[in-house]
Order: sequence, then structure tokens, then C-alpha cells
Amino acid sequence: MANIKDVAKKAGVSVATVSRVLNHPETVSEKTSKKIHDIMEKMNYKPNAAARSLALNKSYTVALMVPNILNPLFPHVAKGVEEVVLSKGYNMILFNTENSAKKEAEFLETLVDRRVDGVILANTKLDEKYLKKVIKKKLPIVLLGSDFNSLDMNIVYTDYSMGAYMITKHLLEVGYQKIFFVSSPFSWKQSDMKREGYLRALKENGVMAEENWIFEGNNDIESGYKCVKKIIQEGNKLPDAIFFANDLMAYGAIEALKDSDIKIPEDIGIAGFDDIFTSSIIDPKLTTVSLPVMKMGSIGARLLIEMLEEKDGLENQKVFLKPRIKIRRSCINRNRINEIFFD
Amino acid sequence: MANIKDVAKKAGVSVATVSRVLNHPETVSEKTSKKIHDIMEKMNYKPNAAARSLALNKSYTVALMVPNILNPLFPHVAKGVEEVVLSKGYNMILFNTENSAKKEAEFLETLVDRRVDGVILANTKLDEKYLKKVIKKKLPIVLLGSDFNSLDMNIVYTDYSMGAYMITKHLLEVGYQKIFFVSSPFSWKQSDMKREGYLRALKENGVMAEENWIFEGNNDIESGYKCVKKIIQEGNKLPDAIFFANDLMAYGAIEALKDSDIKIPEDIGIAGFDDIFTSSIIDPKLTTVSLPVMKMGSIGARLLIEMLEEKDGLENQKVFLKPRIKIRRSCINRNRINEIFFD
DNA sequence: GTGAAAGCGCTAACAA
DNA sequence: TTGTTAGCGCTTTCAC
Repeated sequence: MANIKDVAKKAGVSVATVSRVLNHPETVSEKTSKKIHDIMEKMNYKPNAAARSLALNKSYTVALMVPNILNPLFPHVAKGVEEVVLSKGYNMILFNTENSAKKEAEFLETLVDRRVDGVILANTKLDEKYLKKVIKKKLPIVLLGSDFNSLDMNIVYTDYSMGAYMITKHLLEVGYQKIFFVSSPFSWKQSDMKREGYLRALKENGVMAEENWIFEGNNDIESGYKCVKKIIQEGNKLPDAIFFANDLMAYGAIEALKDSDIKIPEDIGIAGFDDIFTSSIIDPKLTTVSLPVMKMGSIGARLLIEMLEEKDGLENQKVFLKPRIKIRRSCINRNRINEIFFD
Repeated sequence: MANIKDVAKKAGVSVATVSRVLNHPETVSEKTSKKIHDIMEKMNYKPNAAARSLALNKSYTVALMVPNILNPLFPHVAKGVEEVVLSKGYNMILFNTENSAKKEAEFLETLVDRRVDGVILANTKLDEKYLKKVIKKKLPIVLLGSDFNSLDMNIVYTDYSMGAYMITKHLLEVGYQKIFFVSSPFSWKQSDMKREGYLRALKENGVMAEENWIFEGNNDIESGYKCVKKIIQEGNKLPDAIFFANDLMAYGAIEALKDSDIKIPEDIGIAGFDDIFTSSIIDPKLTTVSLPVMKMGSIGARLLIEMLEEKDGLENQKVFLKPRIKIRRSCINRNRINEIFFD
């Protein structure tokens, strides 16, 4: 494959001039510039990325780390990121962290380091202490979906607590009282936030949540299914509604309830969180909390690239994206049962 | 950041020895090896990937090009690929081609070239002629989901024609006769294959498909919705069943039919293709063709890495993965309407 | 406006 | 078993 030397030789100029044509075209005479372009075309010359990286100490590659690309939330993030970075001349390496802080740290240390210019970290499970270490290492990084407000880094976040509060409040307003909450793994920061919002809404409305109203799920369809099966089998009176920390678990719940001929929303209301694309086609359509996920990706990518390209890029931006609730059939208004909500 | 020289100096050895510790540990005495490892640890030394790439002419990066990561099929491919390449010390760059041959070619030429060691190309829209050019360029490449059997390259494919045949035959067997087909864009090779299988099954069973039984969709939910709306509005007698070239369009169809109070599967049968994860939870659960998508990704990745690592890797492998049909409620047996199929 | 040459950090051939 | 050194292909400084 042709390299810069070949081109220079063919054009009868030095390699420096060829390099200039590519990187500082304004410093080269129009005539030589044209000639060199023609020759590059003819020889099908493509600069060697590794050599360029080495000389510039820059890889034009960024890493996107997501918990799991199989969770329908994250392809949106990936799409948002990819579009932006590509338009800026960067490539995107994708990593699945499997919701494991250990794996994140591993990637950050052994793989990402020295291979990418910056990292976008979605829904990190790393703690504040570790992140501070990362900042010290000067690895440009932006966080997506976490709100470590005290941390001196670029963060695109949403308020999970607010989302949970909004949807719980909605459930209360339409007449549900005894509302259970099926959490993501308790160890996640997001879980605390959602629980907090849920409890706050209940409290403000004079509903005292009991200890056993809260369950721990695993964020997948199956764990939602199992959890509801358990609630049914315990034989106590069913709750009025269940709020799930993500849509997938709510899907499992819908399955389980159908199995037992329990009608949604007449017998029980179901709400989710995330608004993945199937939530508006599942039956019944799922009331849930919607986050502008693709936008998070693209904004995050923009922030990262600003950091990379500007000498003193804004290094402590916090972009807040408001959650919205999508009211659909799975939590119908008990007071006006004939009124249909749809998306 | 510490480089190999720093480590060598600190250890009182040459850079060659340090390099050897990393690349040919068996050629270094245990004593020096240990000392150097300790020092690398202490200095937090990480080899510079760009320098390594330049010296070895190898980037330890592969590209995965998918039509659109938002189509729930492709995160599975990505996961399969990622797991394998990571375990072999490679990274994966992700590209969305938007189903555009032009964009694929663009990526292949300007980005991928000289930046990655090989490419995995899922559901390519490129034609045989172009692919032959790519082969000539010696870019290691494996195709996923396309069956250019005549092409001298590694291909993991499935028989879309067979899948379409199998499901159409199933529809006929359970009593549907007038079966419409909603295709993906006609310009795609896959579309031809699916149509062929569909027509073959009909013909073998003595059903003569008419011209207007076949429709062109756009592979998204909306186009399935619109297509069915049109069929309904035309006011003719509905078909017995509709087979969609992908599940997403079938989802749209289910929506449209619900809007019009047409019962699935009693009034009409619906079948899809792909078996994305929501197809077993949508109501009614969707009868569809299932492909081992993640496996395609991991097998493809394995093939590619074999090509990269072995001097004369097998360069013309064809791995065939058989499609299976998943029989669910959306095409219930009309002869025995009370028998419930489920997944 | 252009050329010569150093240097980015690493690997591997050759020498010892 | 280890060291010396050329070279991977590019960018950029310094001269002219």
C-alpha cells in the first residue's frame, strides 16, 4: 500500500509537502497542492492511522462503555454517540460492562488507556472514589446517566429520583394507593434514587409504604416475571399497582399477570421506567418514564469532543435532561375507567 | 506517561528486553522478567498502542458494520462479536450503515482501511461486484447473513429463502390459504430470497399467489402499520394471513388490526421474521422465523480472527445456520382453534 | 513555499 | 540471555 514517501517521490516533492497538503493546505501553493491531490487519488493513498496517531499522540477514537447493548436503551445511546463522533472524524469502540464496576475499571485501565482519546461512560457502576482517580489521570471522560454532581467532570444526567417521583405521583393521582416498587439491584446508585422518589411521592400523599412493598429485581424480563409470581403466590391481597425500575421487568410482570388471569389495568396497575420502543406496542401499552436517551448520547459525544479539541474545553459541564412520564393504558384512571390514554 | 525507555532505564536493561518481556516472555530470564514486571507495575506502564500498531502493522481492532443498531437484531450480533474479539485481545469499532451500500463503501474505503485489521459486515447491501473488489484489496472480511456462495470469502449465512418457505408452509398447514407477503425494500437481496421461499411454498401447495398479494414495506413498525391500514381500507376481503419480512413490521400490523377490531389469529394470521426478543411477549405472541443471531456474531468473529492470526487461515469458509420457526399464538391452528401454542 | 531531518514508542533482526 | 539499532509512516521544527 502506498505511503507518504511514494506519493512524495511520484510528485517530485518532499514528504513534508505531502503532509502539509493533508494537514495545513493553506501553506501549500495551489499548483503543488492540486498535483499532489491528483497523485494521491491515482495511487489510492490513505494515510496510515497508526503513524499519525503516534506522531500526534491522538487516536481519533473514543470508547463508549454501556452496561449491556442488549438492553434496548443502549443502542439509542450508541447511535447518538456514533453519529456525532463520526461527523467529527472519530471512530467509536464499543464495550459492554455487564453492569460490573470491576469490568469497567478493567477496560478503563488496560484497554482504553492509550488506545482512545476519551471515554463515554453510560450508567457507570463505579463509585465516586474511583472516578476521582480517573479524573486525576487526565483521561477525558463524560458520564451519561449518573449524577455525581460534586464530581469535576462532564456529566449528562437525568434525575431518576424525579422520574420515580413523577410516576408514583401519577399512580396516586389516578387512584392507586397500595403501590409496590420492584427495584433494580439494590447495590446500584440508581436504585437508591428511584426508591427515594417513590417513597417521597407516597409520603407526600399520606401513604405509608411498608417494608415489604419493595422488592429487588434484576432488570430483566425474567426477574419481573418471578417477582410477580411470588407476590401472587404469597396469597395476600394484591397491591393496587406495581412500579418497576425498568420496562423489561414490567414486561415480565405483564406475562405473569396474564398467566393468572389478573387484568391490567382493571385489577392492578403496572408502570415501568425507560420507555423502550416496545413499551408503546406491548399489550397493555405501558405507562413509564421516558428519557431522551439518544440525545444523551449525542450531547455526551459533543461534550467529549469539545474536551478533546479545545485547549481548555469546558471541563465541568452538567447537562440535565428532564424525565417525562408517558401515560398509557397499563395504569388507567380508576376514577374514570372509560377514558383511554394512549401514546 | 511512562514509555518503554523509562522502564528500561529504571530496570537497567535495554528497551529490547522490556519489549521481549511483553512479546516473547519465554526468551527472557525469569529474574529479569520479574524485575521488569515489577517496575512496569510500579510505573503504571502501558504500551502505546499506536507505536505498536505502527511497528507491527496491525491495529488489534476490527470493525463491525451493521445496518442499524436500533434494529433489535443487531445488538445481538454486536454482543456476539464483542465477546469473542475482546477475549482475543481485539477491540471492536461499530458502524451503522443505515442500509446504504454507499455508506458501506464509504466506511470501507475511508475509515476502515488502514485503521482496522478486518471487518465484519452484517447484512450488507453491497453487490457481488463491489465485494470482489474488496477481496482483491486483501482486507480480511467476513460477511454475516448474506449468502454469496460463489464469493471467495468467509461467510456466516442463513437461508432466508428456507425460512420464508418454512413459515409459509406452516401457515398453509394450519389452514391459511390466501397469504399476503409484506417484503422489505425490493432492492435488497434478502427480499428476493424471502419472496422466493414464500412463493415456492404456496406453489407446492397448489396456491396461486396473485400479483397484488405482495407489498413493499420499509422494515419498521410504521410501515407495517401503514401497509395493513391500506389493505383494510381497500375494502376487499382480507387475506387469511400476512407474512411480514421482519417482526417490526408485524408489530405495526398488530397495532393496525387492533385499531380495526380485527382479531388475531381468529380473523387473520400474522407471521414475522427475525424473532426479536419482544416477539415472545407481544400480544398475541408472534409466530416468526428465528435466527441464531448472537451466534452468527461470535462465529463470524472467530472466523475473522482466524484469518488474522493464521498465516494461511481458511479463507473460504461458509457456515450455514439453519433458520427455525417459532410457532406462537399469532397464527393459531384454524383446524383446532382451541389448541394453544406458546413459546 | 518547500526540503531535511528529528522524533513519536515500539518490534525484531542481528550481534554479542 | 541481552543489547544495539534500523525502521514502521507520519508530523513538525528549523533552514533556506
